[in-house]
Amino acid sequence: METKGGFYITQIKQLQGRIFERLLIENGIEISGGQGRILFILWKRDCLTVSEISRETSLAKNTVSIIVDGMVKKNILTREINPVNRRQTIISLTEYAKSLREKYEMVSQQMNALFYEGFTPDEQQEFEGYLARILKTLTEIENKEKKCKKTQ
Amino acid sequence: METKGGFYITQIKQLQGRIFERLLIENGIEISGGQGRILFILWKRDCLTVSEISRETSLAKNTVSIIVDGMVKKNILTREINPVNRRQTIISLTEYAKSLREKYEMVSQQMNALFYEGFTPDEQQEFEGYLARILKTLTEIENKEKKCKKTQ
DNA sequence: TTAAAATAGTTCTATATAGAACAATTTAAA
DNA sequence: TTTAAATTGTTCTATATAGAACTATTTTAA
Repeated sequence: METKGGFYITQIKQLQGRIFERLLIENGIEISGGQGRILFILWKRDCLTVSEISRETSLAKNTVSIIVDGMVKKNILTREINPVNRRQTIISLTEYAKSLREKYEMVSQQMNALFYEGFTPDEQQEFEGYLARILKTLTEIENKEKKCKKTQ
Repeated sequence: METKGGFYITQIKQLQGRIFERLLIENGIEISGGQGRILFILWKRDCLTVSEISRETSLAKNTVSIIVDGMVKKNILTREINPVNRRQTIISLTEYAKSLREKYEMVSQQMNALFYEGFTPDEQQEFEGYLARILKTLTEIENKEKKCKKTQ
């Protein structure tokens, strides 16, 4: 069977990212895609380590580190060493970041409406169920690979 | 309703990309994700313009231009001006690129198997149907935006 | 209790990605 | 036919992204 799920996913990610960023700018929010993903996680639960953010966003650890850099410079996040475990860096939201949340979520909803145009709620739910399954599979594969690497 | 299709898509794209690249390297194929997407299109139909590749991959035109640059340097593609319409650049596969196809597609199949682990053929088909619908919607949105911009 | 292993982050390097501005060419309109 | 508009690519700049190698800590084991 000729399938192209991966190709579709990449294309959708591309388009979606560009459209969402324009929508954000139109609404006066200067937050890029990568930054938005980190905020999305931190708005749910503040004060996470770099590794936790990496896990939740599926971004590589060093990528998170770099994006956080930029966000600290823009006064969106703060960085501090965890005194209890000094290997860890705790990333927290600034007041400014907290103030962005409501507006950002409104734009997210707009984006969502575009994304799921023509979908019934049931279809949406089913589709997201599939996505969640794939995400789980791929996450497990990557974790397994990491373990193998260590054993070598 | 709280949905997060876009977030899932981005995460899956990330993971999938990393896993696929490792798989390619393990199989001795030195082709990156972005390069693979352009090859995927050109293997189906050779000798396309930059704009056509941009349309088929959903990559921005300038992104295609840059990635093609790298691939020309690596003797994967050739670039030549279309004598009939000298604004256009025709991108073609080299013999080397053609020789990579079979192996690349084998790895793609492996990746596919991982991606769809636990999916029945019907589920796969349904899922890809959803993806195709979303891709269509987003493509239309972006094209509309481009038109609006011109009118301004 | 000290040496080895594991964990957490960062830096370095390279590619991917896109917006804005631009140059070259072709097409449409006056 | 000559000028304005549209099309096609590229360059410039900035951010996103990840692998590899590294430093600093903490944990484990001998």
